[in-house]
Amino acid sequence: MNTQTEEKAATTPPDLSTDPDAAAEIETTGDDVAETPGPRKLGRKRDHSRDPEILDAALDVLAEEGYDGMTIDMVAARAKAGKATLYRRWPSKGELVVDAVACMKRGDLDLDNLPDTGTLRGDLLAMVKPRTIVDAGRKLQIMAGLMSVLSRSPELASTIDAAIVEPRAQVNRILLRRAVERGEIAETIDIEAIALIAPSMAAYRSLVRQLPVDRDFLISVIDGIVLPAVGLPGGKTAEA
Amino acid sequence: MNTQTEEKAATTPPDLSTDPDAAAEIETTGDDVAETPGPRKLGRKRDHSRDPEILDAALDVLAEEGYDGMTIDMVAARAKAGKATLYRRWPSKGELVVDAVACMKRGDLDLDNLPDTGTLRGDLLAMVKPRTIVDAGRKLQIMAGLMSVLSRSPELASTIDAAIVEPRAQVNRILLRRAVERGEIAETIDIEAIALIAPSMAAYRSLVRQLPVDRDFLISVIDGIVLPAVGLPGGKTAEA
DNA sequence: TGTATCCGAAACTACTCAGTTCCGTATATA
DNA sequence: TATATACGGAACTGAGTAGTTTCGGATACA
Repeated sequence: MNTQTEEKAATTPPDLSTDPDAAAEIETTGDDVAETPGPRKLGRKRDHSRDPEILDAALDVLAEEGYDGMTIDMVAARAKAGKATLYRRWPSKGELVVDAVACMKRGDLDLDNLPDTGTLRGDLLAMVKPRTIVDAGRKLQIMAGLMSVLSRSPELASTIDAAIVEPRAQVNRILLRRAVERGEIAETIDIEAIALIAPSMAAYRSLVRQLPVDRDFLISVIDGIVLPAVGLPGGKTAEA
Repeated sequence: MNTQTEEKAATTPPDLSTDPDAAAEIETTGDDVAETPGPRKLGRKRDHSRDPEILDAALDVLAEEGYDGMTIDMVAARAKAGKATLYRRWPSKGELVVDAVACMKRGDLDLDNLPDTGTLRGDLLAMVKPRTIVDAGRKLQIMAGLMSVLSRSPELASTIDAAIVEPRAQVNRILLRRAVERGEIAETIDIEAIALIAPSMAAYRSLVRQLPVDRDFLISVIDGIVLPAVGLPGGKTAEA
């Protein structure tokens, strides 16, 4: 999906699930951007192992400067690469950003290895780890920088949804579904809505109010809102 | 943000609390931007009644294009004013935007005239009016366009907080406090956190997920999350 | 009615940045 | 070792925009 040609990217959003390394083996072609299926293969090959470094540099700049504030020169400088090298691999700034966001998906949150403590509260609290919090913070910063572009780029919007929004909601959905299955909470609750409480409140706190999303905040959301909303007592029961 | 009168903005954040109309009475001076206390008063006076039109045009462009996408020419064209006129009144794009956001505060949500139906649910539902929803939608659009600038401009950040974030939270705080006073909900609940549920979820839905914040959504948040979180049943009680 | 000032429109300046081209060097294939 | 190509670096092009200046015309005060 990296080095995506305009039309392909627009018409086949699922392609963004592939990672850059995959294309490396297939497209050993020439110097131009993912074109010319002709079988030439002489000379030095492009070092695709550097793609992740460049994409990560792009994410850093994106988080610090926002989409409009980010320049290709900044990304090149941070990646210690030449500007021309970036344009050999991605046809435009927009496609570089889409690729960078898409490749951010993997890295945290493996859905197959979620905590299973036996209680919903235990599971939710187990997700409040320093590493998870830091990762989420960076994602929120990146999202803030892309916010004003979202409405102008449906492709980027869906990429962000798949890379940032959906994974986190998915975790909560799974934990809630388990709680329903073990009879801990009523099966009439709106899992979809409940799963979005914590992501929503964290995003609002970070993006809009510019306040830190720390462990205490997340725990107070779990105990003060999420658990009461599904009919369970929080850490401190609040009965009159 | 670029162009943000580096020194002034950095050193005197409180100044942003003033609005242009206030300056109108005081500064009937000359042709330059709020300078020269000298007592000249000959010739045509500046028509400050047009300031709100210009600021409103700025907000429209801001909502549609975002801060970086907004140009002074766009604002001037929409306000049917000359570019020079804008620069006669505001020294820079940044200050124009700060002023526009600050002047958005008044217009909806008069805290002295809130619904009082006797129940928390009744009060909250009474706030879900088409007019309120539309106003909030525009504010969210504007916020999205300013998001990437927030971290670079503390002045703008606090202006947005005062104009958009705080008023809405304040309404919810008042309604919740009333419910506590009449004994409808426990006084141990975290009013501050509960008051932010609906704004947070609306912002997330609109800004991040690009979905409409309509009446049905707001009601489902009230009945499915806010009321259960304070220990009250929603419209449909969800007991196992 | 004269005049100082404002107005909208448009031309102009200075600058930034996306994207391109060129260069000398490094490196993988034949 | 010869060749074709990628590389980092830097100069270049072209478009767009913040902010300024200039202009003829409108307007409020004296």
